[in-house]
Amino acid sequence: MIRVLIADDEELIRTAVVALLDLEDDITVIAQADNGDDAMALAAAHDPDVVLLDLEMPPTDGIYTAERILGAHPRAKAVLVTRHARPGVLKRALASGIAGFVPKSTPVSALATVIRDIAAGRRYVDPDIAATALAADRCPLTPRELDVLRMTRQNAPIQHIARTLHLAEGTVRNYLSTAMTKLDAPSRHAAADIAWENGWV
Amino acid sequence: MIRVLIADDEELIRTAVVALLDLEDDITVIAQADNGDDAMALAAAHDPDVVLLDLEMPPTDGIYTAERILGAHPRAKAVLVTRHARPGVLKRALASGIAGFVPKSTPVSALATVIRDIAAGRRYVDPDIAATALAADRCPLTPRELDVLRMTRQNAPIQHIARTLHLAEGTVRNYLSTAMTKLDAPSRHAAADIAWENGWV
DNA sequence: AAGGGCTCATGACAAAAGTCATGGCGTTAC
DNA sequence: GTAACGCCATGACTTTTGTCATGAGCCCTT
Repeated sequence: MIRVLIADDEELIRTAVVALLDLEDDITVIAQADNGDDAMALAAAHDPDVVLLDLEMPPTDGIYTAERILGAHPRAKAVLVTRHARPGVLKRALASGIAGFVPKSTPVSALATVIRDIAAGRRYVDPDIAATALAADRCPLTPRELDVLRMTRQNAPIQHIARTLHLAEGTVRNYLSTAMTKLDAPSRHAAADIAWENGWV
Repeated sequence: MIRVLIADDEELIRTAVVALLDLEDDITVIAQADNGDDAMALAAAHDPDVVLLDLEMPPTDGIYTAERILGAHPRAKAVLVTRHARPGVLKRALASGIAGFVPKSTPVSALATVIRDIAAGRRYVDPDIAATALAADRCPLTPRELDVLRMTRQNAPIQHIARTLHLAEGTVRNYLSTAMTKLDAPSRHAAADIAWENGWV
């Protein structure tokens, strides 16, 4: 029997998936959570074979949660479920030792199959996501450029970014400018959006 | 028997909900779609009692789809399912004759109950969403201010906004400025975000 | 009919964002 | 060992954004 832990902040999807997975003879959902912190605690308490995590989950995201759980329970396998498949995120996820990566556009029936594969020690990455990730150019931005884009996404004015990163305002403007050029974006906000789409920030 | 049509672009959630609703004795899912256009066509073909629509659905949103379906099938009832409950959206939805409004944080079991209520001619609005909507101040922005904020959300530069709306650039800046003041936002992007959060754009 | 209040619209001015040329510093390549 | 390269950092300059004062037109109230 494959013992599964599910964490997803949307009740509707989580309860539905739990109910359907429980119908499978060889899969049992032993615990569920609606946030990453509870998921970690429940993993410690129940020692699941497979943890199914939503990538977009407040307050800590799915990759971070997975890293923590896998660190404490090396025997467990992690599967990430995501709405938007951002290429860069897949790389970060696989680097963290995550065994499976599926989009929410997967039917539940396929999900059960994936869970069985993962439990058997195999890995599974949705073909579409894999293709996108491979086709995607790797990040052309420097660490500093990523820093300023990350803050730009929260609508921070340049003055604030400069103070936080201990830089001159001109320097911040310069990083934004080079990032905008590299990404062919007409404004820093557009550049930040592009970087996010690609999973670079 | 309550005949239900479901439209949601996320396979995972849609197939799961379909499977679970079908387990109910008095509910049957007669058709499903992953976009608004197909949903309209299927509604015409199957004449459902209740249509369950995701609010966030490309290319046309759930409210628009619901309006079209209700226009063609006045006997049908519509239920909107949403991830983020933006107050203003609820008002628009109810004005369009939508009978139910539930967040994705609803368990599937509750969803079946809501569908029965709706089919019986009652209305249902999630209490949390209703409370937020009632507490929310009504939109302080003028139509023109909404126009420029809407375009700002797509990262359009002021020049482009001005040309599209046939206004002088100074006028556009002025609308943005008043909107920023009203919403107490430090930049037009922040203002646009606030307006979106509230469902005003 | 007059006045108050609102939205729409504009241009002049101030502030922020974006561009450019430049130089230091550490790695790698020859 | 030094030349070439990429990243970090800056200040001076240009362009875009945001603010302010102002006025025309409309609808409602008085």
